[in-house]
Amino acid sequence: MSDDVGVRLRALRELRNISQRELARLSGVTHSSLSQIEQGRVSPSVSSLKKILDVIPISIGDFFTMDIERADQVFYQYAELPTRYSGDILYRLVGADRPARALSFLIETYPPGADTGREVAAHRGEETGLVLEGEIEVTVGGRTRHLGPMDTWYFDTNIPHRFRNTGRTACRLISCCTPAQPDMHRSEVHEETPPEAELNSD
DNA sequence: TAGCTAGCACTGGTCCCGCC
DNA sequence: GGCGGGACCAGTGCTAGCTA
Repeated sequence: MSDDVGVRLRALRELRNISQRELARLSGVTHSSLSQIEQGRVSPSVSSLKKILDVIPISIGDFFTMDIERADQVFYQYAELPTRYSGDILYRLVGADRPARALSFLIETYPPGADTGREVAAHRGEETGLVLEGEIEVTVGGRTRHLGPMDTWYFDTNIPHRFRNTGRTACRLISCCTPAQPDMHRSEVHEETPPEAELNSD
């Protein structure tokens, strides 16, 4: 078990290109502890492990379930991207098998009328994106803009924001936000069967 | 319940090695 | 030689288990 924790921790740390001492400084755990954990000499306490994983950042659950062997996957075919639904909105996450990723890159599809809701939870970070097809109404803070193909946005995600398809056709867009969210970056995302609006425009 | 003991995580310091 | 990164070691503190 301790060996496994050490191997996983080292893999994550090297993935982030952080030295033991840097990770120790950021997490508040000593560098010797990190060294011993990575070598499997000790099994870290939950509190210590959490402090370390908070820096990476990754949840303890993801830490123990991540697939280290696949962590170096570079290319993803569209069809293999996992899908999630939040209401009517379809999300496909690139690099879902990389729990330690530094950002979330999503391909999103909004059927007509789809809406993230008035109160999209604001979180610290940045988001940018591009409309591929269709139109989307984007509200950031008090500003609202209708965006079409090849239009883009960029905002601090601690500002309340909302995406709404007020058009008659599905809108497909790509978005990228930091830091990476545990799953998706919009709220209430789930894997249930999609509402009829499943946009098989794929 | 209190005292003792062993085990373990954790810390601080230090050493070794490679690189510039 | 200085610096950074990783590993090692001795000591400390906490906790669980055992015994009276």
